[in-house]
Amino acid sequence: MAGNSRFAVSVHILAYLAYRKEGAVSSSEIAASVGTNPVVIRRLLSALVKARLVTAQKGASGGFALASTPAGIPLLAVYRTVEPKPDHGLNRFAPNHRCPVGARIESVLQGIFFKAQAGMEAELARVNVAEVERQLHAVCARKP
Amino acid sequence: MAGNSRFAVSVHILAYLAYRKEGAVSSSEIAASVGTNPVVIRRLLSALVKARLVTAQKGASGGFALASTPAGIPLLAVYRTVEPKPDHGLNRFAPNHRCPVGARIESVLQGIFFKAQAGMEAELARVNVAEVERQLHAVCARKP
DNA sequence: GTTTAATGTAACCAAGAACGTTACTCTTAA
DNA sequence: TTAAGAGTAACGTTCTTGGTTACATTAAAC
Repeated sequence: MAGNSRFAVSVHILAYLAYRKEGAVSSSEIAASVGTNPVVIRRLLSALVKARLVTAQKGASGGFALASTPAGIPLLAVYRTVEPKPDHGLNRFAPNHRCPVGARIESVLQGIFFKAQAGMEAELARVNVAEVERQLHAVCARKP
Repeated sequence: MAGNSRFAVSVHILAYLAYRKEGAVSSSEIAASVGTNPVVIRRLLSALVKARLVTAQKGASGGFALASTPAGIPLLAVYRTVEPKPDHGLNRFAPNHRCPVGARIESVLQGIFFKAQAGMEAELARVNVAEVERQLHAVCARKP
């Protein structure tokens, strides 16, 4: 994952839209739940709309809504939409190609990072927004 | 993973120590292979020594060496040693607890992140430094 | 013993990323 | 026609990262 909160906030947004089922929800209302600025919410929603996970309605009484049922939105799609491509630090890594190790380590690391990333994404593929909603209720039951 | 290159550089270091089998290797020699400053190398090695993955020899003709066979060093141990605890952005995330979603989303996200992290770490547990060394030679064969 | 080469670490700096914020334009329901 | 809201650019602050200098400590070699 990464050092930002984009994915966490995006899942919160989608869970909130699922919770508020009916109608268009404004970025201000979502921002109040997330505890941040409406512009931050709109920035993320801009990406989620482009990825067709959410629909937007401009103008007065406009707002956002899920583009499909909660069960139709896997968290992996959310992750890939809002998270920048993970490079695992390989961008700031420029080994000496005149050294036998330095010349070849990058492609080895790429293979390792690819598998690690795939292992993580496989778990995100197993969860969708409906499951998040279900877990929210389960937490609720544990904190009566 | 994260936005830094600590894990990538650490694997490079260990691969280099495995490649240079005999004797103590100085941080300057490693830095020349990695393409960075010796202090950066020593900072990472300081953590790897504390984790008992590497041994250090102070004084003239001192340096570093693997603490065990390359096969005895899984990359997961390296990852856990040099990488700060991944929080997946949950530190900068302070939802409104007066909202039913905001009050419960954090614990749901923690569960999701834990599984995603475990999926990634499971892949890192399958690789050790000996395997990295083997793959370095395989890359060599492909680039004769 | 003295010298020399090395680790160990603190301190500082520059570059970049992340996020909040302000300030707009554009759109549309009422 | 107005008011509410999306869309987006621009900017500042804070934090992280990695490079760099500097210096104390250690130990082999002579």
